Amino acid sequence: MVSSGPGIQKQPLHVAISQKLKEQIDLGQYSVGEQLPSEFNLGELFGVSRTTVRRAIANLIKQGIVVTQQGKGIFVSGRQKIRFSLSNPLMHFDQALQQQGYASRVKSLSFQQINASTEIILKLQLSDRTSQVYRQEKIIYADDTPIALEIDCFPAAIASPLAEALQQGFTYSTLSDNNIALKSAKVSLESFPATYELSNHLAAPLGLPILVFSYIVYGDNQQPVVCGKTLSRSDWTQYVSQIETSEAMTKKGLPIASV
Amino acid sequence: MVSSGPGIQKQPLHVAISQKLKEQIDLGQYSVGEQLPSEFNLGELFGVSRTTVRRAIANLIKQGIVVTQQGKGIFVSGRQKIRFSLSNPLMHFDQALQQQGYASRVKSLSFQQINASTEIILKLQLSDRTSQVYRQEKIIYADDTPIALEIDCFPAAIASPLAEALQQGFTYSTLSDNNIALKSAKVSLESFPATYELSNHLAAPLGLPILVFSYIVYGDNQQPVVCGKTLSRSDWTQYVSQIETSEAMTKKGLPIASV
DNA sequence: TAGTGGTCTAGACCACATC
DNA sequence: ATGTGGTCTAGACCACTAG
Repeated sequence: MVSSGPGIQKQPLHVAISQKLKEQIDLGQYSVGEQLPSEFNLGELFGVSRTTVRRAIANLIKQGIVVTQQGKGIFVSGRQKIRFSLSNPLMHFDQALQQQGYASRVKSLSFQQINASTEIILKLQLSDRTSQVYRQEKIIYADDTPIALEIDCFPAAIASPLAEALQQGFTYSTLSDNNIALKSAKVSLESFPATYELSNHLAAPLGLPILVFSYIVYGDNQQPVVCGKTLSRSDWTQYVSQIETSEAMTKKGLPIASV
Repeated sequence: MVSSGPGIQKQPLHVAISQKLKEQIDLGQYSVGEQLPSEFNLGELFGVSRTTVRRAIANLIKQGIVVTQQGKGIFVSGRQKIRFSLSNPLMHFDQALQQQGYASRVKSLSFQQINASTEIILKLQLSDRTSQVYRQEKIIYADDTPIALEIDCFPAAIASPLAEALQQGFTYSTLSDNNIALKSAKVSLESFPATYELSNHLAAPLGLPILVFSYIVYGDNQQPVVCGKTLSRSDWTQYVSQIETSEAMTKKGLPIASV
């Protein structure tokens, strides 16, 4: 049997079991890659039902501590987060992955010309007459593991001549390599739980926190060249930045724009 | 009874029910603040067990679409995210909240002098002899709703004379107001599912995606004045930034430091 | 075929809110 | 006292993996 222990604040059984298992893993009683007892056996070990064991395991999965494989078992997952920079230079995912020792590649899910929504028209500053844009969805891999889904929209003038390259490579690098300047960007970072569809794309559990990096990137003359977002597994990714404050601004504050 | 529908990819029942409920809410069949049928009644409506209804509701809760209150019911939750800027000026939470129409305040959970861990010594660049630091935990409220937990560590020389003010006000504003310059910062953003303890502090469901804003802030002469992190509810908060790329840097890339 | 995780059910008991 | 959500149980059936 398992209890929440003396002096500890009252907490659900499945939380106590999560912590117990986490401790055992941290102490090395189960090492990286090793298989844990089956859900049924864990239930016997802790004296709880399989349902409760499953809730405990779900907690650990969402923390990235273990992974499950249907038909095989539960395994300890050792992993470090991949860091992406928000400072200069603008987010080159492939560079960041390479620097940190991962093989990187993309798989294009779709690439097609569509009618721009009003939101896209606004973001890309399109005139109404040229409201055709290219929309792309692709998966970003690090060492054969899908870590992010990227969704981009390009003005037709940008994407049309680069259709081939954009489907095979990373967005920013492809644009840079084809002499399209990336001067500035408005970006935002937020998080939401993985939907069912996204959890399939990223081989992630439903509800896993997903980091959303949204951006509008501007080229010469403040002209938007791409807008979109990168949805990445929060257990694999982290964004870092260096901030310099200018004296004048710190006093009065600035309006905060949306992206 | 409920089915996943024709032509739709096979998906669990509770996901289908989540979507069904979300559609009904989006269509206005349940408006903001309105109470949904009870779990038991929803089970009858959809022809599924209460357990399955609960999983469906859990999905909606983590998306911030509904909130539950024990003993009362399930309610539709309309809400917009609060935006915080990563650009200049350095993240003044209180300014951002005020600008966006929220009443802001903090509640100090703890404020005490402790021995710095090696990690803190490194981050605050302390000499071994002066390894005493002040550690503070406080909750940040927007309109009486707890939206973030902030954990800070200060060098003793900084925090000692400001003990009172730091416990009552926002960190950055308190430092600024007391003539401590904030020149630059190394920051990172990541996300993880709410632990049980954190879910209590923030009145959030277990596993809700939490945004983690970590920082080391430097004053004059690159001297660290505070390090810590702000753990905020992802359904309430969003970070935005403006990036300017310098031509020289975009070509070669820069090493990516951790924080 | 046997063992594993994935989904779902029916029902119990509890804590909390309301009348 | 009643109705609500929160937790837990015992057991069923399925899909996947492996020998």
